[in-house]
Order: sequence, then structure tokens, then C-alpha cells
Amino acid sequence: MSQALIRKLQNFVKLSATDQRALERAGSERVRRIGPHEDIIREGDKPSSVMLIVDGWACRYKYLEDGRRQIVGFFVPGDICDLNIFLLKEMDHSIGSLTEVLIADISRESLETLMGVSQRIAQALWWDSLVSLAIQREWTINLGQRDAVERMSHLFCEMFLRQQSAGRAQISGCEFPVTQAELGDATGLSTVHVNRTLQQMRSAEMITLHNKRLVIHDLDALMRQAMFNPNYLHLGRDGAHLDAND
Amino acid sequence: MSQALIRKLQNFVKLSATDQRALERAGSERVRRIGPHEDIIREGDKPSSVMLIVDGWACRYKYLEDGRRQIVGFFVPGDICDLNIFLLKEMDHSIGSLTEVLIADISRESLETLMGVSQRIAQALWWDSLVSLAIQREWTINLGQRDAVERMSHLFCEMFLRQQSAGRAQISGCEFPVTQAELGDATGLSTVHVNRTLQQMRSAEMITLHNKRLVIHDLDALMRQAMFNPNYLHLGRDGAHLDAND
DNA sequence: CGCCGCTTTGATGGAGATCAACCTTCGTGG
DNA sequence: CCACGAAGGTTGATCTCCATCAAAGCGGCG
Repeated sequence: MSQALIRKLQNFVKLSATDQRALERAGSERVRRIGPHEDIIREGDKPSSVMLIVDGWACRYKYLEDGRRQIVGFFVPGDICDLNIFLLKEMDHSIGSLTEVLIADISRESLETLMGVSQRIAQALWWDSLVSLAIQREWTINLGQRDAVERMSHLFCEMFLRQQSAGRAQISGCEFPVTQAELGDATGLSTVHVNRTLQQMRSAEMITLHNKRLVIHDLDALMRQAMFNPNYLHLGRDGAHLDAND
Repeated sequence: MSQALIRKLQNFVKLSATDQRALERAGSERVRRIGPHEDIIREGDKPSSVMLIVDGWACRYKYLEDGRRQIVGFFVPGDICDLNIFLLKEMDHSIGSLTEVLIADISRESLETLMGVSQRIAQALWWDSLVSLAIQREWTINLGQRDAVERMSHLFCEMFLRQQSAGRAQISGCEFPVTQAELGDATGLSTVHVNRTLQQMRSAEMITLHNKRLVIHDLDALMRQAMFNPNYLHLGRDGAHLDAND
């Protein structure tokens, strides 16, 4: 169930069989199914559990008063929403599904058990939340400094590597079940311009986005184009000194 | 020394005298002075302690390969850089001073002590890190959806309220020791356009920015202009049920 | 006094928004 | 099995906000 999460965390530290079982258990306690394009939790709601995306894509977003919408992040399988979220009285943004989604709710208690039992798991989860923060910073940079082609290239690199780090990509590419309108909300571009940018990237033979699949023809070129530096994903086994040895 | 931090945390939960003393102690162990416009820690460096800004302003930023720079956040007195930062092998961005800055380094050990001794402090610090995350999301929204006037208005509202929540603002305004070039790096606008936008806001009698001071003539109007919703700062005493009663 | 960092001004150009159609695909039900 | 409708993708024309370039003012400090 939470294979993607486990795979991802192992980019930080090697987990023991016991650790993995504990994660499996926490991630399969209460699983619910959400249809595509539904709200999972809304701005103003009280968050009551930590959510783990088991399958499907979702996104965080927020509307401005006048109806403009910004998607501030994507969730892919293995992603967790904020660890300490139940400290807050209400959500300041919404989370909605893009595809059909499977969500595991992890109660405050089982999270505390999980992190109390294994120091290694606790640290891996903290690492994951630091990476999420770094991703958010990178989105800020993306919107602040890059032009349309660079922005989309950067987003594609990120989503590809993130899925790859969770064991969910192929050499050629990965899933990408996002409409052009949603891509616009995520990149701060109009739908029309997203369309034109995609055409440009396609004719430059960088990528193809079709049928909810992203095919990357030349990852190195794409990364150069985007000035993509993967350092912020911290995939370098930073916790190796804590590795389990069974 | 860490009055600003204490004041800020009390927007979440009322701290006991003991809590406050513990924070004071942790925040005055090792304090260092940094000159204006120096790097405090650089991309690639290994973070070794959690830093608390005791006085002055600093910012997080990152350069793209081609020299463009994005400031992704400001630090004001009472702000803490990421709590678990020592889990990472290297910084993915830099932190630099804007003014002269006093920094308290909090070692991993004293942080653990601090959070171990008082559940209330631990939760307050986690709350603070959730707020930082929300701020980062809001910057993403700001750059993605707002135009120049709205962006700058939003930034002014945020920095005013953040300083106010730490007891560091007056009714009329607050410190704002940021050059127009730096404002440009933070808002994703050119220096020239920042200048013109400021003039426009000044002649609309919204704000004046002069001598490193921000004067807000009509906060409500400014907030409306920016479509500023303060919910993301979570200043509503979300942890009131944990209040100390001495 | 003179210099350096910061702010201000004017002129020009371009990336991307907006508006308004039209096309394509695919699922649904008659 | 085809018709229809809705959602998503594509196109062209026009406009605007903001970047860029270049130069000139300003003010505080050595």
C-alpha cells in the first residue's frame, strides 16, 4: 500500500524490515477513495489527520477573492501532507484530486506511535517534510524568475524525478494526468499560452505530453533548458549514517 | 534576547514563565553579529545549527545558473530557520543578511532539550514551522497570480503583520530595510518597475517607503488592494487549549 | 568635495494575457 | 451504433504589462 512512500524515504535512509512493516500498517489503517476532480479538504476545514497519497494525483490550491486560482503543489503517490497539520485550527488552502485518488488517513495517535517507535522513521518523515518545503521554495523561484518554457520544463523535471524517486517512472517518462488549464494554474500562465508552449517544446523534440503521459526525449537537455538543479530534492541519502542493517 | 520569538509564539499558545526562561536561555547561548549584506550560510554548506534571528533582517535566496536571483523569503526578528535542518547534508539555497543581524545559533542538543522539556514549546515551534510553510505557499501564489501593485501590497501586508505579531510594529507602520533592487528580487519584478509601482502606490496614498521605514496610510485599503487574507499566518491562538496558567 | 549606492526618468520592445472561435475526443444514452 | 454534448485542446488577432537599456538625479559618508 505505501510502497511509494517507503521507496521515497529510502532515498534518505535505509529502513529496516520492521520499519517498513510499521509504515505499511499505518498506511493501510483507513484508506478512502476519492473521485477525480473532487475536493479532499477545503480552505477553512479543520484538518484531523495526516493524509498519505497511496494512488493517483492531487494538488494543493488556493483561490484569490476574484476567482484566480493558483496551484501551489502536486501530490503524487507516496506524498504526505504536512506532518503536524493537526496543530492548526483550520486549513488556509484546499487540496483537491486530479485523478481518482486513494488516500490513507493517519491519525495523530498512529503517527505518534510510528515516530515514537523508530527514530529512523521519525527522521525520515522529517526529512520528507524538509524536502516538501524546499520544493515549495523552488516553485516560488520558478514563478518569479523563469519564462514559460523554462517554467514548464522545470515542472516536468521535478515531477519526473519525484515519481522516479518513489519507483513510479519509466526511463522514457512518467504519468502526468494534468490538463492544460491545470498546468496553467500551476505555472501562472494562461491556458492558451500553456498550449503554445507545449507545442514549442514538442517541436523542439524535448517532450511530448499526451494521454496523461509525459514522454521525455532528452532529460539532460530538458534539465539544462530549465536550469534544473536537483539538489533541492535531497536524494543523496543524507541519512545514510542511520541506515538499518538488516 | 528572544523576546520577539516569545511574543510570536504566544500567538499560538500562552507560554509559562518557565517556558519563556528556557527559550531565553536557548536563544542566548551563542549569539553572533553579521554585517549588512553578508552571506550567513551558502548553498552547498552543511547546516550545523538552527538559527534564530534576534535582530535585523535577512533573506533566503537562490541564484539560477545565469545569474538571476530570487529571494524566497525574508527573516525578521523572532524568525527561525528550518527546525530539522541538520538532517540535510547541504543547503539548497543561501541565507544572507540585509541589515546588520544578530543571530543565535541553537545547537541540535539544546533544541532537543528545549523541545523535550516542554511539550508546549515543542508544539509552538512546530506551529511556527507550519506557518513558515504557509508563508512560502503564499509567496508562490503571489508570484503566480498577482500583478505588480498587488504583489507589493501583499508583501507589505505580510511583513507588517509578521512584525506586529512579534511586537515589532507601530500603528503607523514598521521597519522595512530593503532596497528596491532587493524588492525586485523578492517580487520577481525589475528594479525599474518596482520603483514605478512604489510611486503609484505612494500617489494613491496607500503607503510610503522611505528611510528603511514602511508607513501604511490605510491598512484595510492595502489589504483589499492585495486581496490579502491573513488566515495563512494562523494568528488565532490555535493552541489556546494548551495555554499555561501561571 | 566628490564618489558610490540607490532611486528616478524616458524610450522602446516583447512575452504573455485576453477574447472569441473552432476543432477533437470520448463517454453516454437513445 | 450513431448522435450529441461536454471537456479538453488548438488557432488567430489584438492589447497590455512589464522588461530592458541608458542616462541622469540624489543623498549620505569618508
